[in-house]
Amino acid sequence: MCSDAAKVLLAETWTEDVDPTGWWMSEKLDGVRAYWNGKNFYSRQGNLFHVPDFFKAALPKVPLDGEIWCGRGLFQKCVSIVKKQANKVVPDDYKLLTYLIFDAPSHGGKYEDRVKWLQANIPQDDDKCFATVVGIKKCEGLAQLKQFLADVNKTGGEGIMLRKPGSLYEHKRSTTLLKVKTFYDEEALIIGHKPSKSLVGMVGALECELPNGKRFDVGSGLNMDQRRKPPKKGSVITFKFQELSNSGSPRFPVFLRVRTDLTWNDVLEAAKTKKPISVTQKIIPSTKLSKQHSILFSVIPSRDVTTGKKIVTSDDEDDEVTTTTTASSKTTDTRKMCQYGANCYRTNPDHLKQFQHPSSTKPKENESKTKENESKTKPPCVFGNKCYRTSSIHLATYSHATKTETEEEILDTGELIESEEPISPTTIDSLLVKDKNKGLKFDDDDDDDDDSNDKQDQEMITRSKKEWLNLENKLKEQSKRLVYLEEMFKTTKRSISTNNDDDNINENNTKRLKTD
DNA sequence: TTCCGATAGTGGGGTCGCAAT
DNA sequence: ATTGCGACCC
DNA sequence: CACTATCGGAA
Repeated sequence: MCSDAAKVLLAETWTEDVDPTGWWMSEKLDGVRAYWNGKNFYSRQGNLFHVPDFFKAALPKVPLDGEIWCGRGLFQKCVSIVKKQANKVVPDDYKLLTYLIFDAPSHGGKYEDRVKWLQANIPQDDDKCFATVVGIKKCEGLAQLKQFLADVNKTGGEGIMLRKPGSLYEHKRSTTLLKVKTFYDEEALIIGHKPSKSLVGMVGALECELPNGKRFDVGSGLNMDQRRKPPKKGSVITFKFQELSNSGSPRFPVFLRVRTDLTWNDVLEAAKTKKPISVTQKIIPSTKLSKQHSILFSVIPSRDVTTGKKIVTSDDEDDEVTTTTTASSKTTDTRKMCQYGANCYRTNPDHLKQFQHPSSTKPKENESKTKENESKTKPPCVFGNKCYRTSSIHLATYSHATKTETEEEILDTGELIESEEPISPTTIDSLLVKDKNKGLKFDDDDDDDDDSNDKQDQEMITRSKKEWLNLENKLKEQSKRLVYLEEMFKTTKRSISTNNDDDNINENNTKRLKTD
């Protein structure tokens, strides 16, 4: 136990009324929060993480705050590694992880000074160091924030964190740290009610079903009144969620409202015809952004799985894939946007009046082409339609068409749809848009090889083992594609130094950390 | 007066670990 | 060897 | 994690 760990800085949710100009942006890393007390790692609840020595070796003997991270879309893997008890730890697993440091809790200075201290004291170039300082960039305005959010979404990131300039480290939830995340809206069918565990006679959660048949529960977002008189079985609701899990369940599902204007058949019908991915992106502001920055946040712990060494490839070419789709609406307020966005099938004047439909904007032309290309170049899975994998990352990467894809592909939604289960193109599509695996690129050759090996051994390997290998492969592939520490570090440095004028930052340069 | 911050309490998906089966 | 559940992670 | 419902003090 460590009580200090329970007092880390926590984020508030960003809202439109906060001008992000001047704030520091960084990618929100979907990993496990870890407090380093100078000797060991602790969770937010103060529990000790049983981390192998090599993972801690290069860290300073002072408190640090950061995220143990496994890579985008690999949160569960990260949890699996980190939650193992001392006697069951697999040291090699930690070679897949990186401690991404974003603060120094005991340094009394302002944020900029703390970051400088980190950059000066975390051995970035040491190949034995499994930690690095999180890269930040100063936000130039709302438009840029949204652009970065779109970029991060595209690469499968979770969102953006905003740090107020000049702020101190507070050991509590604070508005000096804001999270910016994208959620999706979808419709679901109410198929039952789950009683509350403690509120007698009230519903705890709504049992729901997606158009593809996937079942899940929604409990958050209901007020007391709604828990008393929940939506009837058979009715349609709108809910929001952040992403789909590997098994296709919505993560962080939240009830929004009942759709009295829709029957489930309407939704199912819409699911058949709804266009795929290239939906709206109200994320990108009207003001045209001049130049696309290289994706600042595309950082990943690129470590060779076997050697554990850092991989610092700098193939940054494909930063031009920019405008993918970020089919979502910041589910916040302003109920103006129709959930279906540009793909709304409805023609009812009332509806059209009530909701916005960004259909007019059509940068899609380009996009659908891109999509098509992608789907065409998507290598077939060696297992074809017998593939046992259900991981969306896999489905998004390989085609599984039995027939030499013809009409199937016509759907051209193709890219992400190859599923064998009964599916609803619409929903599934739009759901998968934000799938964390989406932005990933894979090296065809290597991957094919790997899969071949898989195939050879498949008789002898248990399913879970195979899945694990699959995960490993994903990691390798990710690593090859993404820039790591150096990029981050450079960017951070640059950003900070350019900021010198405003804040008198040279005041605390020599400040030392208090030892705990 | 309204608004904001802090608490307590409701719920989700998913993992580990342990007791009961 | 399975199952169910609580305590965690988010 | 996201959220609802309170309460007391700040604005």
